[in-house]
Amino acid sequence: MELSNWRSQLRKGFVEFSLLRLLRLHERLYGLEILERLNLAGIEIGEGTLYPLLSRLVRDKLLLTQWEIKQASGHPRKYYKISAKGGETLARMSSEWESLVRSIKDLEK
Amino acid sequence: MELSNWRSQLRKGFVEFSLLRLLRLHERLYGLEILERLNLAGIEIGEGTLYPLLSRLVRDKLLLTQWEIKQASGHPRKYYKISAKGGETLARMSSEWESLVRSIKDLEK
DNA sequence: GCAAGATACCTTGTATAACAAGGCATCTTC
DNA sequence: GAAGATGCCTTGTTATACAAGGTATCTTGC
Repeated sequence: MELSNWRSQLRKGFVEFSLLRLLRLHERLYGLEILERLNLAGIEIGEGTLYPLLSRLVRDKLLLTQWEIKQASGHPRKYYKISAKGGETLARMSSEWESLVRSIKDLEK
Repeated sequence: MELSNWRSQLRKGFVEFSLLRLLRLHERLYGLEILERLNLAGIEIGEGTLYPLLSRLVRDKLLLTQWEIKQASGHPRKYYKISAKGGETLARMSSEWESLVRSIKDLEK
């Protein structure tokens, strides 16, 4: 379906926004945990989308990371946390987002 | 500002969606008229964004066109109109859009 | 102790839309 | 007939979503 391409385009930027919002709501989360929570909210992305995004956000200092090598059980995990700068960016994104949602309604005028 | 890049990404797909919605609300519109109406709704795009988008939508048969060579006054205009296929696509896009808006709220659960 | 599977993170390559900048054609005004 | 307004279009760049595939660590069963 052609719509799948449009869908993928629509999600550019949106996925980043969602991720920041999610991390604002939690003290810290690790990769696959983030994936699961986004999927639960209906934002179905894969690891190939998530990890490059996380890396970029860390590079841009919107997120902070922390390795947890010695798990009680299981593979080591890399935890992510939103930074102060990330919080500010998120606030600006939120207002842009609200603006888009409003625009869709304003078309009808 | 770094946000401007994010903003441009966020708008991918969104601009297309807005344009189809706008054309569903009007019998027919020409290029610069579309531009003006989108801008009024707060969707600020330029011609370099609009015309390639219009061409693509025509190519994909979501829009129909009609040249109006002999204006009462002024430059000839190319009018755009949403097709039946465009209407169906828009309906599916609308439900995807609602889903995204809902997802943002569902993150808080 | 070691093979199989689960968990977790990461990289590479591709496709595509938004955008800036610039160009061209037609019509009006003076 | 020059200047400006109106209108449409093209080219080149950049950045992100995504699929597919890869690597490392830990647990379980035998």
